[in-house]
Amino acid sequence: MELLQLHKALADDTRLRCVQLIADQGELCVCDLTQALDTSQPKISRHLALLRDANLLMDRRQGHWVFYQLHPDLPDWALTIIQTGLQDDNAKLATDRQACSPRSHCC
Amino acid sequence: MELLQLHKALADDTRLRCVQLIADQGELCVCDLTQALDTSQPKISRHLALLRDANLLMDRRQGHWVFYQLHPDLPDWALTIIQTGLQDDNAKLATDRQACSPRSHCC
DNA sequence: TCCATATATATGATATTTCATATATTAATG
DNA sequence: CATTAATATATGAAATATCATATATATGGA
Repeated sequence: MELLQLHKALADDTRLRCVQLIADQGELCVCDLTQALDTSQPKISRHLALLRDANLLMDRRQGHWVFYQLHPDLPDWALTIIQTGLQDDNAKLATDRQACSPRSHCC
Repeated sequence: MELLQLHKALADDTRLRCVQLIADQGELCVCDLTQALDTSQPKISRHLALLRDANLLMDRRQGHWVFYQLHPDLPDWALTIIQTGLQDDNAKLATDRQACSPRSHCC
């Protein structure tokens, strides 16, 4: 994971909100994010795949569902940047968080 | 300045290196950066304008030259993200810094 | 007028979105 | 037990939007 790669990964509204929600909640499945962002499933899935390929997220299949979390091997500076980002944008994050009731609606 | 905007601004190799050099050196003029990155002047200028329009950089004209520095009104979280980024990529940054002898070659 | 920097335009490259379809898992049915 | 259906997620391909670059030209201060 390189710095430029991290900024590119987070330079998209859908991806930034997914990563922020996941950093905030620990772990979420695709359907959680689809509902939280009110976005089509293929769109979410594509962006998550991109984040996984960039080694920013790690996925884990459990039955029907695939859960995503921050990649455990993220370097410290990357974690710091993600966490620092949570300090801004807290209004939007709060909205997304409210629309996201993990595992209550589908899983 | 919003978080998404910051990531977009830094999601380009030329812009990231400019911002890192400026954060490192305090203030640099266009010709410093043109030489340090070995890149055409219009290309540098266009990216600096973009960073200025995003309120990430502030410019100051002094005679022939235009100097750029981090915008003094940057929120703390933005400064933290930029500074944290200096922790990665230090090899490349060191190379750029060496190629950059502020004010010695043109100004 | 000269020099450093900025901007406009055209063009090529990349990223994103959408739709349709594929895969994988589970449960239900014959 | 095999088959089918239902659900969650992923992927391929095409259309569209966005971004970066190069070249040429313009601006603004000494």
